[in-house]
Amino acid sequence: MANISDIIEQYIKARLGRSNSGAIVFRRSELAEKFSCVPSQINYVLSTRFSSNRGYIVETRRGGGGFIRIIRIPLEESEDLLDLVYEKIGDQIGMNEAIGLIRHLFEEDIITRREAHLMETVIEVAAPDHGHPEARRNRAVLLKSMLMVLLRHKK
Amino acid sequence: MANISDIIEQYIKARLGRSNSGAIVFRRSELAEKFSCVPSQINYVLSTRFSSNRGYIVETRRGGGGFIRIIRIPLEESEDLLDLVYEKIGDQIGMNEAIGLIRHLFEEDIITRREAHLMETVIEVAAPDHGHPEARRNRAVLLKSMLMVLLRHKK
DNA sequence: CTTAGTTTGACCTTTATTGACCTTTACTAT
DNA sequence: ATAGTAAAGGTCAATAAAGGTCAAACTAAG
Repeated sequence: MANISDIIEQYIKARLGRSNSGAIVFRRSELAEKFSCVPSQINYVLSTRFSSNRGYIVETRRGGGGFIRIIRIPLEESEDLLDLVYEKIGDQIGMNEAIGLIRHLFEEDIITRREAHLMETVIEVAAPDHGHPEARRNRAVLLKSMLMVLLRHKK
Repeated sequence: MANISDIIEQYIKARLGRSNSGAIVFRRSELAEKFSCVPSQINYVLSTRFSSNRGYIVETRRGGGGFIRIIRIPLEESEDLLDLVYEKIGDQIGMNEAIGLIRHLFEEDIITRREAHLMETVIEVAAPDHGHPEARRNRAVLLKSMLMVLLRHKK
């Protein structure tokens, strides 16, 4: 909410949205200055919100003329998508990762909002988080079954 | 009947009523302070009065800038439909009846084809037919949770 | 007297912020 | 070419700032 990390996240996403190329470049120190925070705060935001898991690539360069470049990688709708997602899930997956993946697919417009809600609910009801490795495996099986249906049948 | 939980419930509902977005956000600690109770009392109210069964979604975030967000899910289809379907399911349901119900909702154009496939798959994977009464009950819980989402969210 | 619902508090987990110290790269003056 | 220095960005651990959990104690209705 009123935390700086969220504000920086929004700022970066807004800039990415305005960019035609889907990429932006800036200096870490400038951004830190703009939001009156320490430079390492920027790294925190990058690692928690712009991970490759969430569909971004971050490139940086140190030294004089250094910079940070953030590139948004659109999830293309293709045959590979199912493989990609399957690989990401593997034979077990945590609650947060599962929810994160579902949200990502929704943001990329590959599944509808109702489908996303439906899947989240199913996972919470049928494979709740009890820390048991059993639950992680069940969750993976369930999620893969569901995505098999959705990614194979055109919207 | 003037217990704190009821008062907090009313307060939250009043705020939800005033909100045009149908959602409100607050800090757990602030609310607790406002009603002079321990913070965990808020969790109690949320879990007993704002469950998804009652048509709410509660999202939270811990850590700095943490918050609790409550969203009221408007009923899209008629309330009767939800009641009807709930009654039909009851505390337990067989495989064939469950599949039949799902198909019926699809034919009535209340859920999409993808949603129907998705639900069938979920039921087959998470509550397969083994003749155990346990399975019949799990299936009912799962199916009701799923329909709660779909019958409450606009297509 | 029993049961369901409520209230409390001790302890836990997650997320964010900050700062000291480290590494890499570019530029400049020998 | 090269050493030195300035100008970036990177890492990591300590601390702060939330919210979550769970069980014990309490209360009210039957």
